[in-house]
Amino acid sequence: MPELPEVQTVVASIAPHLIGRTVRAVRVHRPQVIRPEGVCLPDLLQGRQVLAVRRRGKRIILELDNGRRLFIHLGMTGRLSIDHAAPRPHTHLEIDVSDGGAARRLAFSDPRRFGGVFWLGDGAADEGLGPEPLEIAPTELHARLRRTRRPLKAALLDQALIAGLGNIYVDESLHRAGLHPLLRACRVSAARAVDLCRAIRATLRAAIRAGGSTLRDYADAGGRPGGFQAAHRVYGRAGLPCPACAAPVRRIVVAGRSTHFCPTCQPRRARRL
DNA sequence: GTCCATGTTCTTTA
DNA sequence: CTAAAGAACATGGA
Repeated sequence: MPELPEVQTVVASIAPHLIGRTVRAVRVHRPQVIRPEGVCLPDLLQGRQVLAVRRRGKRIILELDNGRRLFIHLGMTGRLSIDHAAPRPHTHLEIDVSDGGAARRLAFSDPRRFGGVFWLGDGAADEGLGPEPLEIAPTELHARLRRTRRPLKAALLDQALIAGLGNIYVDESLHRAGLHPLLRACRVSAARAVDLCRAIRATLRAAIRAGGSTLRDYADAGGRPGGFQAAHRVYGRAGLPCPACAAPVRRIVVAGRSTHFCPTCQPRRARRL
């Protein structure tokens, strides 16, 4: 469910309900989702004011008034809800906030439990994460791709190389850039890195504007699904015509993940112009 | 019953 | 040694 555009949309949907408010109560229903093991979230959060809610890669970071922070990772099926009428199944954590007047409840649910809540204390929020896709310079992306012989698809999924892309947006970006997913990352030229950088930004911006993609699970904190799935060019469209050239979209497996591309628009060998 | 799923991490293999 | 492929995690939908 959650790649950069979905996480960004969730942040936008929870921030106005949390910023400036103070934590009044914390209920942990399944301690295993809190990491590291053994941290007592109620003790750490009780009475703290939320100063900021940010995104870094796919992490949702909450900054507290004592300089400490935590982040939530949604994994595959994680979801944050504000004041939902019907409590969702697999709700592992609830946080009540108020500013004396208005009160709100933030609930974290996650059936598959690949996500979690990570206490950082005063540690860095971006350990293990590469640059932001919306900010990285093409020269920096090129330099990072040159360091690995992996297929481009696998390299772009690596959060330490670039942080925030997932299976949907890598496929969509590669199609927009006209690059084959199996092309070795180290063989991408500087010129093509510029194309790729531009394609990634355009794809992510359009997806954020549409509120992300909803395939099955994703919704923002108000329960609103995304709309970008209607604009997918290749992801989930195996056998259907490529919107650019009408050739059937092909599905292969790369780095253990289903991978969609157009064999015509994304030739394995660079086309000469 | 089978296969698949928007992610990450640990283990095994080359 | 490093890099990359594969398995594992847990649940639910088609």
